[in-house]
Amino acid sequence: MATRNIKEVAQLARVSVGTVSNVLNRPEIVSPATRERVFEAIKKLGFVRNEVARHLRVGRSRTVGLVVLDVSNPFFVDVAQGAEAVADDHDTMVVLCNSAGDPGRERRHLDQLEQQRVMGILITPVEMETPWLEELAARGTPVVLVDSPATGLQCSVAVDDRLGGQIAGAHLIERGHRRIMFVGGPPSIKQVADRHAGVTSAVAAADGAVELLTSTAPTLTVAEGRAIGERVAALPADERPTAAFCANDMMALGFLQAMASHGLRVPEDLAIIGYDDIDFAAAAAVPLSSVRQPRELLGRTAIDLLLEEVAEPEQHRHRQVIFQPDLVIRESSALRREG
Amino acid sequence: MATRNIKEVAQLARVSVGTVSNVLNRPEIVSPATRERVFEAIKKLGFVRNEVARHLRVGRSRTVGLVVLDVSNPFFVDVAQGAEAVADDHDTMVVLCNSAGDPGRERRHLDQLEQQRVMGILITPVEMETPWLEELAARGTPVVLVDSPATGLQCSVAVDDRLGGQIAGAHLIERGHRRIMFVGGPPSIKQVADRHAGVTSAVAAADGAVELLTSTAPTLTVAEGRAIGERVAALPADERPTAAFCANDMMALGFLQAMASHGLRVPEDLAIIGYDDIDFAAAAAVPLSSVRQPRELLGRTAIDLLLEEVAEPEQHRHRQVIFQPDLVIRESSALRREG
DNA sequence: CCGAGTCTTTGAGACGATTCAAAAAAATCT
DNA sequence: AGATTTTTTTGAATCGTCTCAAAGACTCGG
Repeated sequence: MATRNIKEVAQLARVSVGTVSNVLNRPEIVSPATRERVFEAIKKLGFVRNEVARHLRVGRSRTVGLVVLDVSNPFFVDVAQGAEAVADDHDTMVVLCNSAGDPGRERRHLDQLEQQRVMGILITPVEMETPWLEELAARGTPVVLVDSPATGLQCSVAVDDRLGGQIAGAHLIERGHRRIMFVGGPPSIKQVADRHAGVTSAVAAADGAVELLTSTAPTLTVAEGRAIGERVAALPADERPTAAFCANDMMALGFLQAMASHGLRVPEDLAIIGYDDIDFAAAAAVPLSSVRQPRELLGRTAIDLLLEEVAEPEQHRHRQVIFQPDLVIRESSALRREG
Repeated sequence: MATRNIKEVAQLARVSVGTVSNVLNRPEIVSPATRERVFEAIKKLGFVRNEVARHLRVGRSRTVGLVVLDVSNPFFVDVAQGAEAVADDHDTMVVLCNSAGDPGRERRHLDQLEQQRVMGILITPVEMETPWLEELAARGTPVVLVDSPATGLQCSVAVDDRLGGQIAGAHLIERGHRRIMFVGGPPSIKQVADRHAGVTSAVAAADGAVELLTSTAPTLTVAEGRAIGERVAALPADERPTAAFCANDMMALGFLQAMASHGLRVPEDLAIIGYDDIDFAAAAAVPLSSVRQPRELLGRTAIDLLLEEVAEPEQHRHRQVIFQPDLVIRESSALRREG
């Protein structure tokens, strides 16, 4: 009810508001006696500094926004935790926003964050073209793209998704698969497009010996993975692919569930490989092979870049950091008989 | 770089700042011609309203804080999504904070949120005693406890964890288990204590026929579940429990992994039942039985209570909403031979 | 063309903290 | 004690927006 302000504290401590502010921000320049008196007044009144007013005056906030594609995907949670760990050491707060793959939601979150004058924004954009983000950056809110390479106008951290797709494809081909399916999402999402391009190139390298099917879903969720899996399971065995490369682990888990519920064995009837290597991949019905990304590191690096830009806006040069994915082989893509 | 303010807009549109403010907040009272002129100026300058200043003046923010025990537990993510869905309809932002079970982190998040003068706070407290929260509420920030019943001084939403524990225990006993282990976390966490109390009462109802072992871990994570699982798997078969009731699904998944890696079959050698029924439970190596909670509904209801309190602070009566859990039986606790 | 109503627009305070030049007080030196 | 330096404290201006009483600009009937 009664929120006290600095003035009331000053009154009670019989000092000026300037002094109270000093006690709060630079206690060492205030004489011990006065300082003590002010602290007492603060405690007695239950005064809590109004960060909003402070921010208005000082001009910069200690909050960064992190807008992700899907909070229910543990991959993004891990990225967020990486970012938060670094933010913690810098007395900074990370607010996590979920665009849920919807450009409208993404836009609304960005507007809100800009209105709040956050220190900066980390974002996994829904779409490849990001004119809004560039305008936003031009207006003064630093932006770092996460898991998505930038055009050069901003910083970015990403993992080489093309390489990831290639690794996954090469692995399946090496295991003897000749009919592979890419279980993907909307090609408008850069990650999906790149992973697809990667597996395509692996298939091309096999010189026509391997066939690649492609399915797309509107979202990269467990439910969509399951739906596609159901359709695949319903195919006659000779039309069915022998391996599926899923655009992420969520889809792979759904796909796997569909196999199980149709009595198809993994990897014998159909091998599966996912992407991200979320913790749940290892705990799946059949432990899931996956292309691993350095999840926490992505988050840490993203916020490092942001903090760097905020600290020295002048001489900051935008950078594109790219990490390499690697392959984690588990049971879902274990060895298959040749031919 | 150049952040424009309302004054610059006013200048360019040749109106007073008051008029610009009116265009922003009550466009209908401004004449169409002027309104148009102002909109043009806004667009031309790329003006973005400073929510910080607005908030300072207006006094209330459109942000609520949600402090959860563990963001990497999908249970809390689902709760958050429920809350966010409602918030969205009220032009309100939810900021998700992770206490990670650490009272210090929790405290720091609360301080930060209070300093930001958020509209209110939804929280799953780390500890049962919540004097801070009561002080916080007394100072004017409404608090709703989530998944934890309140003392009456604030609103709360919760699920009857004692009943949940009882259901789980009764189920295992009915399946013929006579040596059951509770794989728990710190008893200082109310949910853990209640679930334990529940299973204890179920065992008591079996009149001495059933033995209950209890293990505790510092956190409710997959890793801890696995660690306890390792220890259990190492026991000689006749000392080993025949069933484990885990305090949440994360632990259950870890426990299950430990069984698998030691070659113990689930449910034949050891049955497992988890708690929360997160989506990954169904996709586990052995689909996991679990006590289901209405996750999104918890979040929705919590923020509903908060919005209600904010809307009419005077006549608001604190309420304690309690939901019932239910049992989802899957393979991990499937039928076991009698005796 | 006047006066009484409507509509619009204006602009001077808030809101709560920070800053910083300047005043006041205390300490140090002749 | 008086002058000089150092340490503390003061308080007015500022950040960007909203509010609201009051002024100004119209409209319309008589």
